Amino acid sequence: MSNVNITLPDGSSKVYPQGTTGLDIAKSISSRLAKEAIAVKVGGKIRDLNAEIDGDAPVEILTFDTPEGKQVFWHSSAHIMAQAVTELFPEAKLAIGPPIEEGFYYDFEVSKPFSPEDLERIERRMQEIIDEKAVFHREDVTRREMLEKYRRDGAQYKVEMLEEDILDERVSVYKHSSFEDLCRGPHIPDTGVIKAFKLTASSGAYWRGDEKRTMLQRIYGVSYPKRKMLEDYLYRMEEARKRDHRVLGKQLELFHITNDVGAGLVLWLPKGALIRNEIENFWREEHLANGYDLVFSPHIARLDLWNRSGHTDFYAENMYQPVKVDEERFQIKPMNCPFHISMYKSRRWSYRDLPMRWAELGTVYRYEMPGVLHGLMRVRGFTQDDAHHFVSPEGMEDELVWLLKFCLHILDSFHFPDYDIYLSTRPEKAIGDPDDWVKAEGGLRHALELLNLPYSVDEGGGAFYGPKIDIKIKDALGRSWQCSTIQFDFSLPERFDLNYVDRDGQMKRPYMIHRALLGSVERFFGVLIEHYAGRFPLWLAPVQARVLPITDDQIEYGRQVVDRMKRAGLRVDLDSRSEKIGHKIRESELQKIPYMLIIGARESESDTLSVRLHGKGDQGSFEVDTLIEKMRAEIETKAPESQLT
RNA sequence: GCCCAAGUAGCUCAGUCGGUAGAGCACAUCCUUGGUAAGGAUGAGGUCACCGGUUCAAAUCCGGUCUUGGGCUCCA
Repeated sequence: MSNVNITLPDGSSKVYPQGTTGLDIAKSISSRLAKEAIAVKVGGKIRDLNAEIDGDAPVEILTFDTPEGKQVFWHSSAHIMAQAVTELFPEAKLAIGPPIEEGFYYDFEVSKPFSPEDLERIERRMQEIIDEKAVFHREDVTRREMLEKYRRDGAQYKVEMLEEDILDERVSVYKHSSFEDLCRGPHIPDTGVIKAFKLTASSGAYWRGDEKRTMLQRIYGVSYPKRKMLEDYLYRMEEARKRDHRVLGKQLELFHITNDVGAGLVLWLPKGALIRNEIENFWREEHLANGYDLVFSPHIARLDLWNRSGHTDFYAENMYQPVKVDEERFQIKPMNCPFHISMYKSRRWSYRDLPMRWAELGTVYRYEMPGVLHGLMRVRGFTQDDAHHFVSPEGMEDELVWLLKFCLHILDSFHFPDYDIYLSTRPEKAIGDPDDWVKAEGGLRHALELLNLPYSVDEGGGAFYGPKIDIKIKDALGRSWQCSTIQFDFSLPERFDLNYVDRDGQMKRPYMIHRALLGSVERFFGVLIEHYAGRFPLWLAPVQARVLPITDDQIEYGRQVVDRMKRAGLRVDLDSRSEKIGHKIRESELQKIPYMLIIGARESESDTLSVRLHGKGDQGSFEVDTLIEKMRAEIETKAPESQLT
């Protein structure tokens, strides 16, 4: 009888008898660990806690605190939900039920969508299954055997998975209570481990996300090993809702969307417009200081232009119908590139002129399906902070690296803690030689690697004219939105016959880069509102300070202060209503005004202000000029937070 | 586009069994002049999303349209 030699994450090793399981190991370490253990990682592979460990290996006991532990926990929860659903709705066909970032879902084919009352019934049944403390068992079977069984049962989705996705000879089935499901596993030891759960939503979801296939009904849920964790989750959701840009946009009067104007069309109210102007001013300064020229282009162009660019072939589903002007048809623009290309063709260029960088805050209109419109994040009319670089093939790589750095510099000015970078490759509908695509993808990859940026690959996510790098930022509810995009393009220069005169006097074809750094001003603003939770840094705050007189006697002094501060370039107003100071403070706090300047008899006599910072309270009194200087410095440095000490 | 839910005052929301609509906040006027998150009184404010149907009678029941919200590739 041989033993197995186990190495634990802390580096210590121990010898266990043959046939030992993850649970045995956990028990030998501490009873608490044994209680909290969900699964075990053996030599990098996640296994069931009761699986025998058959050789020497590094072993890690997984609890809910680990990402893998959470995934197992939620996956098992999905099985329990599926059991409840199949019992209550015997005709339901099972599709898939994976864990997700926070929680799990399961897709079912049912004759009628689930109602809120159905979810309550399912929850009650799930609780009973959990109370059973039913143990999960694994069984290994042949693929052929399962396929036959599922064919007999008419379990078409399982059949499809076994026919198309899971091609191993042997597959596994997990059973607990009266339920069994094809499953790779592993699973929690028993259903009793789940101490709190909630079904959070139900919705339609296409089988394999394909709108041409059957619509299934999906139920989402979350579950936890401690009741408190569920409470925390629900609290977090509530807090996230408070920083939702749609909620804050209304409260702070930043923007308005109304059906009187049209779905997906944004009205920028004065305060939102002010922030937008600050962002755009910053954007223009940075571009002019970094080798860009700024250009403007019209909103419509002859349809011929869009035929030549390929948009009418490859982008038709996002474009509005052309309008007729005299006998000519004109297309409202979904992109700015054909205009910048037409500008390029306005004269001849030399290699000495390259790289050329032309930027424009260009407003474009795209048809988006009604169901996907979302606040400022997905709209039908938006302004891209667009630019096109015209580059020689030799200069391409340096230009990409330079651009990527510039992009990160712009994003960093808004203090985003993190973002996700994607490299998107050739989509199904694309123009250009596939070999060029491969080369271009290599160029983008190289730039990312040179700058040591971690990224994921989005297969088939590129634009129709070239591959791209996207940077996505998450909103308050954890959904991720593409902001920056850097797109390689070798096709449009070809289509429009662009060229430049090279050193040797020969005509050469330039490459193009399309790029947007903020993405769209609308979406970026939405992300920014949520990022700052409406508490904009001073340089962006629409009202930077509000003067609050304690009695009407200080209104005259208040006017003088406002006037002085305005002349110093600050955005200040006066609350001259005959309300109590507490009331004025409350309203200023709710409006998230960074500086509240309180003036009573003491202040008006000594030319001072009593300063209260939003969210931070009373900061004591300051001379008016001193405060002006401090605020101006804070604006100049674009400080993320007000700090007076 | 598809599935589900919702749409009532500027905002947040009540509105029971079908009997012509209500609160709080905000707003206006007046009183109050108060030192760090809501002082008081009075007033004004509505095509109950829109169109159609059932009914003596519709915010309410039925149908349609529009809009909003959640979701629609994360191999078992």
